[in-house]
Amino acid sequence: VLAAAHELLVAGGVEALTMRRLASRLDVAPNALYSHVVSKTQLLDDLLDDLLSQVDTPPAEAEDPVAALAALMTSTYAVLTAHPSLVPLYLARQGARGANAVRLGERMDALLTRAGVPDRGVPEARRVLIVHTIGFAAFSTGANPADGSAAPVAAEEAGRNFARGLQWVLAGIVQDAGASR
Amino acid sequence: VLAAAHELLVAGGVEALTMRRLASRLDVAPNALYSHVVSKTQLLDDLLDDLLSQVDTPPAEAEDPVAALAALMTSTYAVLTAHPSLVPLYLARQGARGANAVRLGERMDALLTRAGVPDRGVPEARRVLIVHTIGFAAFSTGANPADGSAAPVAAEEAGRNFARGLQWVLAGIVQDAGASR
DNA sequence: ACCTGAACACCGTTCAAGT
DNA sequence: ACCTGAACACCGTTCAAGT
Repeated sequence: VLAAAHELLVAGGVEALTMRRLASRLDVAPNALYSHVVSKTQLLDDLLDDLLSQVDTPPAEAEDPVAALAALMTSTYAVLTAHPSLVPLYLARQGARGANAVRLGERMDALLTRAGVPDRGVPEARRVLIVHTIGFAAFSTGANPADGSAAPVAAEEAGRNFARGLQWVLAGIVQDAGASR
Repeated sequence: VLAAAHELLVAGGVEALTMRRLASRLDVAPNALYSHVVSKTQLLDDLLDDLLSQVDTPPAEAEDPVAALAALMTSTYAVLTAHPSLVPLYLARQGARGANAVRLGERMDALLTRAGVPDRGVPEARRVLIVHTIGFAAFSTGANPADGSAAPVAAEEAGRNFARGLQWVLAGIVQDAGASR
């Protein structure tokens, strides 16, 4: 069921995923879906958390926690941009809060702590990193650049922008961590 | 017409703004709206660009261009968070591209240039700033925190987070500008 | 447990016609 | 220029009933 929903999504984008179309693709009456899914919202939440399972999560004990954080965010960015049709859904929910999302958040916290960020500053740093990553994924998958330029931004250029901004953010985080030590 | 749409929006959020409800609020048949508006999408675009006119735009010749950039982004953040119902729409379009959006982008570019950012780096820096600002506005207006924590983030804490992350980003931008000089 | 038929309360939008 | 009546092609969801 989730698989069929995902197929519909990649084929036609967010607006193509309706319960009725999903049902017809499964050769079934529209209401039959409600034997497998509690609501469309729930279906979308499941879809989103499923995607997050593809993120490559570095171990919490990585030698270089900052590099591991960069890898984690970059992998998240890659997974999101590889599934452009899901990114708008992500934004609409302001990030998922399924099991995988929680797991990723905890891993980030562990790495931030090992990078020297004091406990008080961990949620803050985590949020800035998440906002940067999801925001940039939205930016690079969107048809319309948000900056008023005429041409859409090329995927690889967006990726480079993401990486550069990520370095800035990480540098700020570790610098603050050093200052408070 | 725009005013009535905005009222509906603040009263009931995004999902309350339907053409039919808007029409009934104006005591008019649903299709009568199409004498004033080309489509619902266009109506939303107009609404979004209208909001951007409220942003406090510092002069391009400000003595301290970095401080002016910080002020511009902070004002944008304030305007967005003051109208939470519009932020999801913003995300769905990945930023508006109306006249006001273009104007703000140009002002940002001028300030970035005066801050010493080389021409090649201007669009990149602009995008990182925009992503950070809109992303954080989404984060703090959203009912669900994206980080898996149980309680929603308090508005003032989100504002502090935004400001801290903004400092990190700006620091990275000026440092790179200095390195390339 | 899983499906169907029928229905409810909605959507955005178009078309022809009226003033 | 602005409005209406009527319609089209959709939505998500529920309810009762069947197997």
